[in-house]
Amino acid sequence: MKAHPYTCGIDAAIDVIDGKWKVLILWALHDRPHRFGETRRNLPGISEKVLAQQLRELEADGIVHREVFDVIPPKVEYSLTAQGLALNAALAPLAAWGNERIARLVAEAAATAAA
Amino acid sequence: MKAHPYTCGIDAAIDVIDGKWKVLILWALHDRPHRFGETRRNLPGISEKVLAQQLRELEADGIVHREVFDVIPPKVEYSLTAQGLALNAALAPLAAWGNERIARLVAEAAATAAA
DNA sequence: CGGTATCCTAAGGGATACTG
DNA sequence: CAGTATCCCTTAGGATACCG
Repeated sequence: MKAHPYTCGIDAAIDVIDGKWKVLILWALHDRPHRFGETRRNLPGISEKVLAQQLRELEADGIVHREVFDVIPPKVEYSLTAQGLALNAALAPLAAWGNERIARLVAEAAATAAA
Repeated sequence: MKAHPYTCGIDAAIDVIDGKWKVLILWALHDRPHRFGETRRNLPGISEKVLAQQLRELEADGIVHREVFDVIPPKVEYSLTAQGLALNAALAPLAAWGNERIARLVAEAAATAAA
């Protein structure tokens, strides 16, 4: 998190979702709590170090809730806070725009291949 | 731009707005065409190199239109394409979320100061 | 005015190994 | 299982200087 004084809302939002995997983590957690290893498996390519790092940052920013169960073997669950859910919802239009873009790119590629 | 196969729409969208200044550039251009130097002045802290770079990328991604006027002294205008305008609109909810977040942070800081 | 061309560094992440 | 601890490397972006 930056030292605060943001120039605008977008700045503040980007600051929170800045990190290669953060929005994917948000999406991975959006429906129910998930355990660490479970989440890791849902994000092919991410390392343990980085997942832990990004989860801590999201937690510090109030986006993710971390719940530790004192059992053996260890169990930790991550879930979205109300703010996290709201953030996820705010990302929906952007996702929709991205999907349209993908469709456009695919269509263009098909047109090029046909030519 | 990545090699395409995106995992989801968010990925594709982030790919486009990835770059420290891109959303700010989008915002700076949203109402009317702007010239290079004008835009630079509207983005305190950005260097000429980086502004040019990010503008080229946005242009390659079909977000920004670049129009060169063959006059002396040189004149170039940058504006948003239809896609760029749509992208900007898609960012609105995220900006709103960010503004709420800023308000929350400010309120918390005030509460802390009062204590 | 509207850019390139260089050079450089800070830091975000990847790979791997180890631990309570 | 759920993490730390290291080490390393790429790369985005800043500073500066020059060009058509």
